[in-house]
Amino acid sequence: MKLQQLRYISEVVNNHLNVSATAENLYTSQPGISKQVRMLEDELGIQIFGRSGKHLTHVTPAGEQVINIANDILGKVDSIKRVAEEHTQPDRGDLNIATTDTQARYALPNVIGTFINRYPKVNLHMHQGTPSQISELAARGDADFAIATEAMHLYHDLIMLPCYHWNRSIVVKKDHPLAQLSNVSIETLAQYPIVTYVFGFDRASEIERGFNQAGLEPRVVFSATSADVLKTYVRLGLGVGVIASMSIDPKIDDDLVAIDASHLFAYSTTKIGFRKGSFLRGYMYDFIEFFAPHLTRPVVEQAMALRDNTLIEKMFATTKLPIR
Amino acid sequence: MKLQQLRYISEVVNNHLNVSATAENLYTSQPGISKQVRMLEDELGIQIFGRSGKHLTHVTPAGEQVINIANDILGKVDSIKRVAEEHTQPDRGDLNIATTDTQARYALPNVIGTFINRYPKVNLHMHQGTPSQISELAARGDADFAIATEAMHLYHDLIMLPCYHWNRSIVVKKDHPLAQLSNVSIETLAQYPIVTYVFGFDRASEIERGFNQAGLEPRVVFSATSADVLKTYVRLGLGVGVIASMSIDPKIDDDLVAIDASHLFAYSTTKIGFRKGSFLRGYMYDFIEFFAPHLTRPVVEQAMALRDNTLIEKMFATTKLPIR
DNA sequence: AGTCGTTACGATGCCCGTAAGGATA
DNA sequence: TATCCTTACGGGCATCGTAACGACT
Repeated sequence: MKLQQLRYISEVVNNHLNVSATAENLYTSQPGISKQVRMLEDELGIQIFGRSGKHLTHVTPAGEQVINIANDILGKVDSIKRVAEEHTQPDRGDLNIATTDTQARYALPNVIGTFINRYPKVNLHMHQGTPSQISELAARGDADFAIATEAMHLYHDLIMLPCYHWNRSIVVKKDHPLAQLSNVSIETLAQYPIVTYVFGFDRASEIERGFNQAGLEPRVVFSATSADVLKTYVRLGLGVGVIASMSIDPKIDDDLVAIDASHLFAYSTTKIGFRKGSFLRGYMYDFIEFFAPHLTRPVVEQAMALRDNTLIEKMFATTKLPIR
Repeated sequence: MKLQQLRYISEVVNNHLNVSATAENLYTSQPGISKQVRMLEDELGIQIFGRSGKHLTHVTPAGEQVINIANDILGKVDSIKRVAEEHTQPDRGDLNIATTDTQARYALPNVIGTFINRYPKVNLHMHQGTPSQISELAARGDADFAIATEAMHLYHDLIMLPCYHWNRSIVVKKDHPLAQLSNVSIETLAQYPIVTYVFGFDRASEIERGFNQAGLEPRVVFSATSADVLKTYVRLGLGVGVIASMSIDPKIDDDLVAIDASHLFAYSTTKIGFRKGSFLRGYMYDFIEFFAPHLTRPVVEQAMALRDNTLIEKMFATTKLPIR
């Protein structure tokens, strides 16, 4: 058994069982992968992939287990490399952050400013995507951190730590009827077409629930992943915006009116996550702490030891998180 | 980085930094290991081993971390092999049990009888040793299970599951003064020379504590690791035996008198343990259940998920264990 | 002086890449 | 028909083992 063989089977799965595509991504030849996969299967005496003729069709049950362990191993191989880097060049390295547009645009800039100031030699890479893409990036090790709010069920392979709570605001143009009200009821809001996040980003959670609890159904006429896009369409008069309060910039958005909606929708919690069992560089601990000051290194290490998000939630049950 | 390189550094540590000895154990040449170790160090850019001239003297701090992760990886490589074997030959394989003489002699025979009857094709290997040897065998993966009572602090890398409680008995020859008493006090017992387990086996825990709580100090004139040896010396009149109640066989020991001592010494708990993160074969789950019927596969899997012996103790806090 | 790790060197064997073959959708 | 995996073959390279060297205890 060789590490490359494990890498190959893992990547073949990541490439939807397409060996040719895998070969291209790994900058190697396709027969090489094919042969190594077969050799591993021969050595283990089991099929990892099911085949119909010469096409890989599915992963066998045994293959599933093998691949899970292989991914653990590959993660730990990365950890070894990180340990070495930590000792050779403590303030140098890469930091890959996967997050949503909203976080990248409104929550992170200050943090990143502080970070690159402290660690100018660390290369920072931001990956934007849907919650499921974010989860996958982090789970595969392509991203060091996942920062996200929704769809926590996607993050089984990750340690997720709560960072802060945030609420939503209603956003309308200044000449909109709602602009006069300081306190909007859910029933009033339901009378207007809604402009908010796409399903899976924020909808299907607190927004949906807020309406449903009042027996109402929001009429979402437009949805997008980024607050900037949403605000643009609010400006076009397409509807009433329901967006994260932090994504309203008083300077830029002075043509809009924001009405706090924390009484209509329960707060959400943004979390930062990383792969279970992965070694974190010193600057990674610092990044976490810059982002969420209560997550000091000892706290993070304690949570890592729990290894289970249910237990971690309990650990932070009594922690007072900031509200943004 | 190659798996062999990780194997090499791990084994070099296991062989007390003696590369020559490591080479012999691995049936390979000594320069081969030396070179691979160096190549790994070069690739990582760090020293794993400290050297004085050409001798390996110690493990560097970075090396310590690397070796820990390497051991995790090697354990998971074993897991992959086991997964494969589980699918190719479910009722065939090896079972290595590390335990103390007492367990091997009195607690295990029936269990093993049941087991080899159910799994005749599984090769069983028993390893006897001190608690610390047992812990090491299991932690290195040389043994699948550690079965032991004492020195739980040694078992940090293992998942330890409670199996049963047991008490001690006082054992004397029939003509001994104590043989007449049905209820012996700790003060009475303290007047006689004691024959019991060596330090670290059972002493230094409940026996020591039982005396100390009464402000007494036992006078241990002879100690050994096995109850059989202890009984032999009780027969020689060397002293009063204090041994595990289960190690008294009414048939064989009809020349001795056993007096229950559960009121003098708190019960002890025998546990079965295995490496964290290791894949268990189907027959291994069955072995555990044969040994401790309450440890069914779902229960064991639940405990494995906790990964922490403190949490596991809580999990079993309310479980009623058998007393032997 | 003996044990031990490093260096040097030669041979085996593995892995990779190109090219051709055959099956599936 | 186009895509895709497998087989076949040849070149390069890494690994391993033997032998000699140098260093520490």
